[in-house]
Amino acid sequence: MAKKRGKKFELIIDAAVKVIAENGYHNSQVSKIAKEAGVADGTIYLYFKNKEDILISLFEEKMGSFVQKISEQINGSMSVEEKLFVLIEMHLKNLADDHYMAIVTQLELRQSNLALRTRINEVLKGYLRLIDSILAEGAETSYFSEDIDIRLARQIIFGAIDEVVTNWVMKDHKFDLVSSAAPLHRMLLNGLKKTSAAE
Amino acid sequence: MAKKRGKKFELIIDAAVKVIAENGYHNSQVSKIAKEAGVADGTIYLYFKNKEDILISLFEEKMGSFVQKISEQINGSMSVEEKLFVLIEMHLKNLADDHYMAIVTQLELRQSNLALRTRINEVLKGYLRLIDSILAEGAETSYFSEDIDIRLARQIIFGAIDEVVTNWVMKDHKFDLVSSAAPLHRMLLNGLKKTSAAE
Amino acid sequence: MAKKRGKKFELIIDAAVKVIAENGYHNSQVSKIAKEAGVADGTIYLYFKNKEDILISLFEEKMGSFVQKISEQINGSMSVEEKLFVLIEMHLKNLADDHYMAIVTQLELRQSNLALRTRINEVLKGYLRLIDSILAEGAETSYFSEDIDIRLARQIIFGAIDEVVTNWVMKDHKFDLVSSAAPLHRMLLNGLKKTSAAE
Amino acid sequence: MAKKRGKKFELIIDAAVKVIAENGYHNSQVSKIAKEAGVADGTIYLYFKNKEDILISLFEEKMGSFVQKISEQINGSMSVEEKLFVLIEMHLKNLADDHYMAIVTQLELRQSNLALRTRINEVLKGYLRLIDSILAEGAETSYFSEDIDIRLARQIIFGAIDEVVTNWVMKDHKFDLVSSAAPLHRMLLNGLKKTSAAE
DNA sequence: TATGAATGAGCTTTCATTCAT
DNA sequence: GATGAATGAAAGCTCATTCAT
Repeated sequence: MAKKRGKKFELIIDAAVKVIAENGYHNSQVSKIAKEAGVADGTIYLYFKNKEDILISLFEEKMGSFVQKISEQINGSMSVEEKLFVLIEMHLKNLADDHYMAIVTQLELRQSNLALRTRINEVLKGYLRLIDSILAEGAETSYFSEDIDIRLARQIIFGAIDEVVTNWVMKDHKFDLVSSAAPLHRMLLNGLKKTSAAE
Repeated sequence: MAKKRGKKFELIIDAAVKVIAENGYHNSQVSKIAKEAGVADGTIYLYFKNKEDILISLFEEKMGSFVQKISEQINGSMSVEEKLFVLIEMHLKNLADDHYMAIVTQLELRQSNLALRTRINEVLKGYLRLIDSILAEGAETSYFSEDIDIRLARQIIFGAIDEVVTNWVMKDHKFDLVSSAAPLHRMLLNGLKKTSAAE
Repeated sequence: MAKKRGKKFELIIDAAVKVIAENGYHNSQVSKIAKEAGVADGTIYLYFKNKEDILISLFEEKMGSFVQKISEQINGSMSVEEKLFVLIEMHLKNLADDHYMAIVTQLELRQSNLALRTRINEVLKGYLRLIDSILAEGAETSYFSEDIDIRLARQIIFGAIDEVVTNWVMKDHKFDLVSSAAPLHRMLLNGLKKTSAAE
Repeated sequence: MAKKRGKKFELIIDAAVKVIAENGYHNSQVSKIAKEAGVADGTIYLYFKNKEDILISLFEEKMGSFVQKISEQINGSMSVEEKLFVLIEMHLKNLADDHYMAIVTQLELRQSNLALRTRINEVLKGYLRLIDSILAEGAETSYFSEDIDIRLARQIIFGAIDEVVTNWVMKDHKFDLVSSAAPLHRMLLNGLKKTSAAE
């Protein structure tokens, strides 16, 4: 079962994103997703093991291309500073471009149980490693201090970006998300404190 | 209804924290909470409007004292830098001291629907305003640059701390949470970048 | 228990009529009746065995005075025809004068279970016997044909009046109920058919 | 939903009549009806919107055929007198032939709330209009006096028949119901009073 | 007498999943 | 592969009644 990659596989994934974004996770019945996808309820189970598997697959599918897109944009010849900027900007841009997906990742996906969230974290790891690699390069090249705690720094970066996106979603996408990339980047790199030797 | 502040009110709140932390929100039936609290199922409804109201009340109750505790620790004569440190350390310490509550706030409370999350944010506002006031003081006293975006800075601070706590919870409280206060504080203030005029 | 005839006994009965008429039988909780009566929930059980007993008592109380009132109006010197008219008119008048009670007897009291309805019928018997006595007198005095089936005749009379009242209640007491007494009386006595020797 | 007219639809309706007649409306749980019908609880909800809808559908289903049967029996060439007799006799016969249904219509269906009873009245209208048409014909042909109050006359006829049936049901179907048709017919047409010019 | 906090049994409805066609 | 009718377990909430004060 779960013979992936049919045309219907994509159809169901996209239907799930739309239905969950519009109705909320707990009001997104399998039958509703099936109807939106234009397939029978039973058909869902030819492509997915169970309802939870739709969520996982959805996240894997979308997050996979997300990480790939960012990786492609980060050119080896860029400075660490530039790389971090591209990562932040792409992160914001990707979600700003897909309101449905933003709602799903920032709000609805977090309503799942611990088991599911553990699997989601598994998917996230690829992205977090990308951040780690930038941080490691910065440490090696002494752009960051050598004794930087990479795990903590990554949590700060990810937590900060994530919080900004969640606020944007909670505020109904009212403000322009991508324009936060620059100040976010600056504050993460230089901190909140005014530096004597100005930037 | 919701005749708050009985002895049973506290009893039920505490039982709910324990049951939800151990079983997850969606596997915490009202009857399970009632049993843990040592009251009848129906008694729950003398103190809470419905199941969701237990969650809200639980958060208001615990978060209220949380904000108060931190406020009390932040002495007017402290520097902005010190105030921020106290806030971060207290935030971490409060949750490190109550593993059950940490699980509930970082994981289970986020499984609620939009309506509930909106109310939770309402409760959070008190805490966010506390952060804002520190940031404003820093901007006024030129400890931070005057044109700092307070909203964004607050999101970075809160997002970073929150992410650190969530990681700690997801890792089963394996590492010492409070010891992250200092590096977290340093990085938020000074940023990731090595400063020429070393710290 | 059920130590009748306290001041509170009446208070509770009257509250029950009002609450049931306004909220419907199935939405008339004991606590609601208690509140309307201005007593504690538990007090109800000092005067009534259980909720059903309130209903029975209510009906006995009101129906008792109902039968008595009509009996008093029916003077021994009246003709059978006059007696029947008084009975019909009083029946209609009594209910027309107490909209709450009309709703309760015509609609809400019938929502009770078989056991309760059997007891209600017991109370009704006094009234039905009154009809029977008029019919018997009519048969004896040859005002009615001697072989009249009294049981059937009584059912027709009661059924007809009852249906008229129920229609009036269902139509929100829109038309004047008492003015139906005369045609009702005429049709019951003379039938629907036009008589050759006109009346 | 409410995808009527399946084989199961009939199955559930019939089970409901039996279960409600035997246990009373308020002791007829959906699960009990499902079990009697030999279907799963959930299946009920594929054919009926909710429990109340079973009652409505049950009445519409049975009452629909009831009105139709009587209409078919009433031949255009019959006299008004004959038509009324057929109506009364069929009314009694239909219920005498189905004790379960008689219990449900005379007792249990009346335990419903105002909203439900209003819908039941809607279904009843077809039957009441049939009575009205007979009365109107009688008035036109001067069989009845021209100034007869049709609404009132209809209430008398329906109320009388209904009361007779209810008494029969309350007395556990002890006596023969259909044999009441003739005297009922006679008394409704000629009234209770002995007519000088005998019939 | 009177109170009212506490009890806990009881029931409708939803919805993920299955499986005969 | 595709369907969708059928399943049945599961749980939040109400409310008549009790009883310690």
